[in-house]
Amino acid sequence: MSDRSSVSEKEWQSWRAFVRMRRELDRALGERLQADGGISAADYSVLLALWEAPERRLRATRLGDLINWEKSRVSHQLTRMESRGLIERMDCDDDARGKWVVLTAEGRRAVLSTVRDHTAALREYFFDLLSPEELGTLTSLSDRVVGAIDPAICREDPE
Amino acid sequence: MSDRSSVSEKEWQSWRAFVRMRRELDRALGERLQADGGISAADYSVLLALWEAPERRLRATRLGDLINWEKSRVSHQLTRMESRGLIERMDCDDDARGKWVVLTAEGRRAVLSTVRDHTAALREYFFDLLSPEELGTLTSLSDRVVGAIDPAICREDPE
DNA sequence: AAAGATTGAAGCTTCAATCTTC
DNA sequence: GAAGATTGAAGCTTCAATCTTT
Repeated sequence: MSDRSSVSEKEWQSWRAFVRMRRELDRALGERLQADGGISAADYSVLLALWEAPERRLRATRLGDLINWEKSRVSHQLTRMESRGLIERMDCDDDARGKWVVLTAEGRRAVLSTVRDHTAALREYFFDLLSPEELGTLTSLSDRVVGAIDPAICREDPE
Repeated sequence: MSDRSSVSEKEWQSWRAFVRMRRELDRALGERLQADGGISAADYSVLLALWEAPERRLRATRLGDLINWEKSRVSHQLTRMESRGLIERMDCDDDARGKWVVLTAEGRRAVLSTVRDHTAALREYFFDLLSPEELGTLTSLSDRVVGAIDPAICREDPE
C-alpha cells in the first residue's frame, strides 16, 4: 500500500478527469431526456423499470430494489410523478399494506418517446467511444472498487 | 458507428457496474467525511478550495470556477455553511459588488480534521485499487467522453 | 449592458419518525 | 415485532428572476 497521506499529481489529474466525465455525462444524458419527453433521469429510471416489469406494474419496494433506491426516495419520486400524471398508485388486493405502481397512458407515451433516443445518446456519448478492452477495464475496476468499499455488497445482486 | 438503437448485454453490464461504482464510491467517501468532521462532500469542496487559496480567501465567482459550480449553487451552499459557522462573507474593498469568502476558525479546524483521512480514503477506495495502466485508461476515456459531449468544453480548463 | 452575487421555487436525496397491516 | 409504505425536515442542485455596482 502506498503512503496513505499522499496522492500523486498524475492521480489527481485522473481523479479530476473522472469526476468531470461523470458530471458532463450525466448532464448530457439528462438534457437529451428532457428534450425528448420532458422527463428527468430519475423519472426515466422509474418509467423504464415499470415498462419492463411483468404486466407493467411493480410494488414500490420491488421498484426500489430494481433501481437501487431507498424506499423513501421512491415514495417521494412517485408522489411527484403521480402529480404530473406519469404513474398511478393502486391498492393491492392480496396485501392491504402495499400498493401497485402502474404506468398511466401518459407515462407509457413518455417511455415510448424517450427510450430510443436515450439509448442512442448512451451509444453516442459513451459506448461508441470505448474500445472493448476499455469497457472491460472499466467494468473490472468498477467491480473492484465496489468490492473494496463493502465486500458484503458484492454478493447482493438484486435482479 | 454501431446500430444506434441497440446496446449489448456486455455493455449493459459495464454500464451498471460503472453506475454502481460511482454511487458506492460517493457514499463511502461522504461517510468518511461525515465521520471525520461532520461535513458533507459539498462542504469539503468549498473548504479545500478556500484552504488552498492565496490568503485563504476567494471571491464567490472564482470559487465557483475552481470547483466547477454554478454561481447559484455556490451562493446557496455558502449560505448554509455560513449559518453553521464554517465560512464568513466579507465586503470587498475594491469592488462593492463582490464579496470575499473566508474560512472561520471553525472552518479551518474542519479542514485540518478532515483532509488527511479523506486523502487516505481516496487511496483506499480508489487509487490503491487501480494499476497505473488502468488509471491511464480511465483518464483517457474520461477525456474522450467529455470531448464528445462538447468539443468546446475541452479547451476550457479553469485552474 | 455586463459583472458579481443573491433569492425563491421546484425538483432531487437522505434521515428519522410514523402509520397501517401482516 | 416486522414488512410495506408515507411523511416532514433538511440539505443538495438547477433554473429563472432580481438587485446592485461597474
